[in-house]
Formats: sequence, structure tokens, C-alpha cells
Amino acid sequence: MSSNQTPDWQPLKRSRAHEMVIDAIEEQIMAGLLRVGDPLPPERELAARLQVSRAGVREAVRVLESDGILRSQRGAGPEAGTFVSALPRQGLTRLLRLHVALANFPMTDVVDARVVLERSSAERAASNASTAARAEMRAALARMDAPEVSREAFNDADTDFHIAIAEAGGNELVASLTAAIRGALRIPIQQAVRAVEHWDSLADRLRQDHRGILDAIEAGDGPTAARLTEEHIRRSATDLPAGFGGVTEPT
Amino acid sequence: MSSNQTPDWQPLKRSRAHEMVIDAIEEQIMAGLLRVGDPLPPERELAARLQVSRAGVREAVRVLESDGILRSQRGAGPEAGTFVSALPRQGLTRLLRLHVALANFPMTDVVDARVVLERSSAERAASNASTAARAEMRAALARMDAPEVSREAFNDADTDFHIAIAEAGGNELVASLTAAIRGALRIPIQQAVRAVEHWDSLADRLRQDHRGILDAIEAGDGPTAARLTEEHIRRSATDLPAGFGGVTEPT
DNA sequence: TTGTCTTAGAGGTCTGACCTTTTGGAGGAC
DNA sequence: GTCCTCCAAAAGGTCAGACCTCTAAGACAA
Repeated sequence: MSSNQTPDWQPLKRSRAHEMVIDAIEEQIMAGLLRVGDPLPPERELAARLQVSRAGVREAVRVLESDGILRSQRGAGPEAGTFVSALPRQGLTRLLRLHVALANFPMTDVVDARVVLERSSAERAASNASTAARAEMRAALARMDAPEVSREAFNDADTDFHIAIAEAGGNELVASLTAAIRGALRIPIQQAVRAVEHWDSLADRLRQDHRGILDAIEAGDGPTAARLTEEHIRRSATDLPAGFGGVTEPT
Repeated sequence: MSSNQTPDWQPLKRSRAHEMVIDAIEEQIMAGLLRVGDPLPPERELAARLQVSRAGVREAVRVLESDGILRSQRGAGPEAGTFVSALPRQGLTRLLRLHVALANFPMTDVVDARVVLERSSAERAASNASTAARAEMRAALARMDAPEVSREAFNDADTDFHIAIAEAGGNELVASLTAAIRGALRIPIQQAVRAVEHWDSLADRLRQDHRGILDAIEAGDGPTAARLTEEHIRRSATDLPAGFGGVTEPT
């Protein structure tokens, strides 16, 4: 029972200054001592207290800011300084966008993930959707119906429709993930859409798809809403050109 | 048709140096000029080229590093420098962990999101799981069966089991999200588990749950695997103490 | 062959100065 | 008294430069 195990030498991870600052801030948050809206000490003061340079503090703040955990504001007065915040979507979107562009997440996986998340949201939306949420969906649909709407505006409205459903589903995390994935696809989708030949007919089909989903939700028919959502997502992915990958062709 | 719209004065967003650096790097990635494994210029050189200070470059690198997009290595030689990388999980985990701690994502939403993602993975794993993936699951189960296993080790093995299923599902994005959510729950779960009274009986039930899920997967019975996974996740969430929220009680 | 020294290149850190934005108060003009 | 202008303070934003530390790789000695 004594020396049955060979010693495993794990590489020591040297912790850098800004990482210790992140950990220190994280610790306060985990302990509940920092809540949304609370201010952090001024950079200079925090640096002095943690015994690191201001640059180290700033690097940490930058990272947490990019995660939507902090928010910095210049100037003087009660609005100035760095505060705990709650904006997960932006950071989530950038993270996913870049990993999609790097093909760390293959497009087929992204499509399947959308199906899983959005089926669930659509189904829940059919029973949950508030009046406000339904109005949001109709507004997005109306923007897609606008005459002479540009392909970009059309797509942004399309995105808004899907996000509205996700939010109507009532799950903040699922909604954020859905919004982030959609946001990550914004540029590749726009590229693909610009290259489409028969845009008018495609746009019409998308409008019909959305209308069908909305009808199912308003009728309280969750299973149908889920099924239509899946069909819509898969068909759209298929119809858009292969360059959908987002990365320009290598060599 | 002329002045139907009131002018909306959007606040101009002053773009900060590090944000422009991020955009510049992002642009190269989006254009496909930077792929996983490629090196960035040395910080000093990049700063000179982009006409910003080295601090600005470093802040940008920190952000992208925290997203798992870049990786920095000290020293000399071909391994030293900053490289494009592909490690989305760590950054995703930290982001979710903090937003969960700040209660931006309520625990019920996190549980439901897990159900949605892991049901899908379990179902696919039943048809897809490779021999290696199944071995991974069995290994995690074995670690949970070890005599005298600590509650922490037990939970890490539990997590590994769920992640193994997610990976067996064959969707990299879903697997990453699952791993990140599980990782975000690691500390709150451990806190909850430490407070459990009848640990042995709970541990036994968890072992049985896992065994049942594994059996269903190995039998190729996707629907059962999905159902058992959902029941397992929901029951576990219910059984763990309410302090599960992760944040210590206010006031 | 093995160990030690040296050097160069890269990231890591710190210091201190200065810039810019924003608030709010002090003080004058009316 | 009211309004305007000006100024100081506070905070983040930026920069330049020096120095530290780590690592690879070559030179050289044992």
C-alpha cells in the first residue's frame, strides 16, 4: 500500500500578476461581497492594496470587462470608476465568433447546437410567451416584411426574431447562449446571404417559416413550434452557400 | 416620406486602444490570415506596427488569451511568443462561473440548460459513442466507486462522467458548453455536497443513476439514456441544499 | 557525453508621467 | 437669485522606458 503510485510531476503553473488580481476580484464575487452595481476601488488604490502595478490591475479589469463582469467609466463623480456589471452576451458572442472562425467549432456542430437550444425555447415559448414577448416577435417579423428591406436589415430582424423566441422561453442562460451563437454567425451569414442568387424567393421562404413558427407559438402548440424551428434552422443552413464557414478559402 | 423619424443620438463609443488591437487581430482571424498555431509578432513589434503602446497590445492579448484564442509563452526559441490557440473551455467556464455567482443566471435556468444540452448528448452518445468514449465513462464510474473516495474526488469524477457523455455525443460546441457549465458549478456543488448529511446514501444513488445511464448508452437506447439523464440532473439539483446558489447569504 | 556558461529574444513587471473626460463647486455677470 | 464660465479634482486611458525572468541554443569545458 505504500509506493504503488509513480510520482507524477505536474508542470507548475506560474501565476501571473493579472491572474492573481482576477482571482482576488473573483473571490470577492464568490463570497458575495461584490454584487452587480457595486464599485471597485480606483485602479491606483487597488494596485496599491494588492501590491501589484497598475498595469496588472488594468489587465485584469480588461479581461473581466470583456466577460461582461465589469464596466469602466471615465470622469468624476458617482458614475465614474469600475463597477460590477451583468452583460454576459457581448463577451460570449465574441468568444464564440472567434472560435467559430477558427473552426474550433465546426459549422455542423453549431447548427445542431442551435437546433437543441432553439427547439427547447420554442416549445417553452408556446406555453410561456408573454404579451410583450409576442409583440417583440411580431415586430421582428414586420421588419422582415418591410418593402425594400436590405439583406443586412432583413437578417438582423431574422436574428431578433430568434432571440425573441429564446427570451420568451424564459431561460436566461439558454437565451444568452442562443443570442451569442446567432451573433457569432452574423458575419458569415451576411457573407452567405450576399452571395445568394434568388434572394427574393429565399426571403419569402424565411418569412413563411417564421410566420409558421409564430403561429404555432401563439396557438400554444409547443411540439409543432419545435418541429418547425428545427426544420427552419436545418433548411436555412443547407440553403446557404458552402462558404458559410466564415473563413476565406485557404490557398 | 421625409422626416418621419426623430433623430436618435446614439452615444458615440470611444474606441480604446486595446479594443482597436483586438479588432485588428480579430480581422486577421476572420480573414483567415491567422489560423490555429500561427504566431503573432512580438509584442513590441506589434505595438510599433499598430502605433499603440505595448500596454495596449498586452491588454488585448490578455483578453483574447482569456477567451482561449491566444496563448503566450515566455522564453526563446520556436515555442516562445504569442500564438493562436483553441482552448474555449477555460474562458467559457470562468465567464459562466462568475455570471452564475452574480445570479445573472438563476440556478433553475442553469439546471434546465443542462437538461437540454445533456439530454441531447446522451441520446446521440447512445448511437455514436466510440470505444474510447465508453472507456472514458467507465473510468469515471470506477473512480466514483473507489473506496474511501473523498467527496471532492467523487464530484470531479461525476463531472468527468457527464463530460465524457457530452463528448461522446460528437458535438464539440455542445460538449464545450456542457463542460463550461459543469465547471461553473464545481464550487457551488462542492459547497453543497460538504453540507450533505447522508452522504453515503446520496453517493450510492448517484452511482446507480450513472450506471443506469451508461447501461442505456451501451445498449444503444437513446430515449432511455435521455430520460434517465434528465431525471438524474433534476433529482440531484433538488437533493442538494438550497444554498446551492453559490453566493453566501446576504446580510 | 555531460554539465556549465553565455547570449539573445521573448514575455512579465514596475514606475512615473502625462492626457482626457467628467463632475461639481467657486465666483463673477446679469 | 440665476445663469454662465472657469477651474480643480478624480478617475480611467495612454505612453515610454527600464528592468526582471524565463527559455532555447550554442560555446565550451570537464
